[in-house]
Amino acid sequence: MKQTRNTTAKTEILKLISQSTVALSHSEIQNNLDGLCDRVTIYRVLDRLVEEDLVHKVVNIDGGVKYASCNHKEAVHHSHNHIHFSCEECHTVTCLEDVKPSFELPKRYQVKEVNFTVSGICPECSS
Amino acid sequence: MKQTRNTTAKTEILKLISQSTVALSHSEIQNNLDGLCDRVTIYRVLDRLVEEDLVHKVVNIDGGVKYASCNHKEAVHHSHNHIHFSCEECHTVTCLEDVKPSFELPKRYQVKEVNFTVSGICPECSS
DNA sequence: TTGTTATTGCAACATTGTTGCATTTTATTT
DNA sequence: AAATAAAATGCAACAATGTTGCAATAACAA
Repeated sequence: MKQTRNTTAKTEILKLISQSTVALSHSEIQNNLDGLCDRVTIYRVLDRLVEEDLVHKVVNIDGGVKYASCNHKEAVHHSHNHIHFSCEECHTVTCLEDVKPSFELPKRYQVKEVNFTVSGICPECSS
Repeated sequence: MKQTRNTTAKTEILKLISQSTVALSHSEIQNNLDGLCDRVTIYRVLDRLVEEDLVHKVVNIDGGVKYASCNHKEAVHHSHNHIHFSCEECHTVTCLEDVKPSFELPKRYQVKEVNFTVSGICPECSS
């Protein structure tokens, strides 16, 4: 496997994502970093973080891509089989790690990844 | 409510999507139409078809947006609460209308839409 | 400290989606 | 059948998002 190195860009981006309660988009990350590194670098760092399983990629119903930290609850290789909630009001995407959907596919389908996004109004916005 | 009219563009696009066994992207539709209408028109027709509930929008794990026909099994207003399978080999997206996922959100969340995409290897490609 | 190579920055490009506006087309009304 | 209102289209221009090649830089193992 290819070596990977720790750089300020990677560290800062991972910190940002980890400290956020909601999933962040590329542009949100870029704004937060305030010129620390190039736009392209952010794309590449995000790819690496996903590759290394430190972060997961969430695709919104409108097609927007966001990134959220992985809370490794499972021991070795955690599954990303959980729900993301996307608020139509404030446009935040939240990981609901504890809600596990159940479903049953015809067995000829080999499942490798799961992406379950529910959209509507989040608790913050519905009050 | 705003009136809606039948045009060749709309008819052809809906026919394309209906006759396809897999979900189609904007560019795939554009290629198939072979210059029948403008790129922008396709976007607008697709929006209308989704609006009118004749077609549904599927967002892939890689962020790509595709469109699939709605098979109105339910009487009045069918739910789009079903699974889409995205094959990593042939990049086709298939609607598995019959597979209904079950899940339970904290009740403060108001659900309006659901998008459940599973990716892996489809039966065609795994043989 | 040095050498290898992963990582970055920059520039250029590709893809996807949106908006404004003048023109055309649909379908209703006269 | 002609007139009409507004829905739909085409075009041009723009915005956002993502990708690639390549030379320069930085991380880290020896």
